[in-house]
Amino acid sequence: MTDGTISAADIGHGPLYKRVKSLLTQSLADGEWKPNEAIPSESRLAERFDVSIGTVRKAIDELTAERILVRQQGRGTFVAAHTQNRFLYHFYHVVDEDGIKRFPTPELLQFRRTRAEPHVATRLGIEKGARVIHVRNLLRIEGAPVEVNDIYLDAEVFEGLDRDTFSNRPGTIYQLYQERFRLNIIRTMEQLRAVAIGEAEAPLLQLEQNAPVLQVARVAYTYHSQPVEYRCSLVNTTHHVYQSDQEVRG
Amino acid sequence: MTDGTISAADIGHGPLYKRVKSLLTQSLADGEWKPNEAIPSESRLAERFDVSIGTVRKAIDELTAERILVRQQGRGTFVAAHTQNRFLYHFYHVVDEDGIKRFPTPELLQFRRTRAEPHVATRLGIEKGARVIHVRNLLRIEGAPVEVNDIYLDAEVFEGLDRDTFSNRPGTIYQLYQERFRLNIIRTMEQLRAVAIGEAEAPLLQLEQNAPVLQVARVAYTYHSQPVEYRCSLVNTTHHVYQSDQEVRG
DNA sequence: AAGTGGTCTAGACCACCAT
DNA sequence: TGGTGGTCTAGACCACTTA
Repeated sequence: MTDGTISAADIGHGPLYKRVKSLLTQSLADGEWKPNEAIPSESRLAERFDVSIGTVRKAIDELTAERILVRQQGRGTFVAAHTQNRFLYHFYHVVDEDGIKRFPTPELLQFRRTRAEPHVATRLGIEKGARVIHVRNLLRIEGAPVEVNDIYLDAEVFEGLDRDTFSNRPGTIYQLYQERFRLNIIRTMEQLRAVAIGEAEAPLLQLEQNAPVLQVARVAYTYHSQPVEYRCSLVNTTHHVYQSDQEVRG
Repeated sequence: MTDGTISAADIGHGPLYKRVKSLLTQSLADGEWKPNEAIPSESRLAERFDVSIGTVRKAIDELTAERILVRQQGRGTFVAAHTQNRFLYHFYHVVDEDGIKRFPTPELLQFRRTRAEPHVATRLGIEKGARVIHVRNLLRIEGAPVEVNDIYLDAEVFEGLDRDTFSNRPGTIYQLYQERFRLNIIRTMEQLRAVAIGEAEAPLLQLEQNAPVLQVARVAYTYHSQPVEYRCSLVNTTHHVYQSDQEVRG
């Protein structure tokens, strides 16, 4: 290294393309390129990291497979942004009985600041009793209420978030996280069980008390598997189902 | 083409590697290479299809991403076979409250031949009233009954399958499909809802009648998205959850 | 026309496994 | 030691977008 460039070969270990990938991920986490922006072209990145273009391509291949980047032939490679369609496709699994996925309309029921109970703290990776924001939403599909969700956010991370921002937003919640707080959700983990609905929630979903509903506990992660949101939902599966596909590609 | 080789360039359209991929998939579907067998080396396949080794690699890359093939450095590339671990990892989503996945022990409750009801026929892509095999199993985890499942199979496809074969098998059900019927399950689609358990099933899961249980309706597919099995399960989620991960790679 | 990603090739070398 | 997959390179050409 006699010139001023940073070579990917100089740092870390393992395959070169993995090192390039982690340099790219780091730049993304640092906000060097923002959602919907193009990253530099493959040839520029090859120069910057002092590797061949094929090696850059292999790193980008993996990042696109993880849906962190999106390629567009002739235009460039872009940082994946949360759109309604992306949300629907990757993070929303409720479909109606015909198998059709429709975009739900949210209604803000509650916005408050509180302290993290143990199960919330565990999932968010914060201290028990730490300040959190709790939001409750009702989701309707074609007018019918199908889901209540309770969202928990680390108040330190989401400093300044208020009720108005939440209720008057144009797109999805993950778009809000991205645009206001630079937190790009790239992965979720969900745990499902069947429970009897309580008296507080039953009327919201127009169900009898103790009716069976699907409980979905979701943790959403950003880069480096850092938890960002914990969400616990109750879904009325009388006329809707939760759909899960395994290995669809090809 | 003056010699006797078959060139991938001679048939179909689109990228070469996609054509190579579909030639490979066809050979797999035809049973040219059986589960656990090695397919020819990349250089041999390159000769056979008259393409460069890089093009073969790209085709195999996609097939390994879909978990249809498995590479082993220094040994070769193998047709993915169903093993207990693969089943656990890709097709079984029930974990206990600590998040630990344990292998369930099946007990055969019923094995009978019947006619396909409409919802079964639809999912299996066969005629209503066609002959089907219906199997009911009880799954226990560490002794506790957690899941009842009703499996429906096209009797024409599973010609000769009998109760004994089903109950005295060593591995998973998908291993049985693979070894006896050459049907390799490579993809599943599941639909989940919460339902009240009926009086017939409640005692099996040691629950009160009308207790909420998770209903999982799964269709399992082989190559070319051909449906092979329809399975409807009821899961006691009192001490277990259904876990779903999105985008884990990297 | 210039720039981007997409495909395909050919060859080198490495890491790993069997013998 | 020879064969396998794994990585990396360099270059050619194609398809698509933008100006």
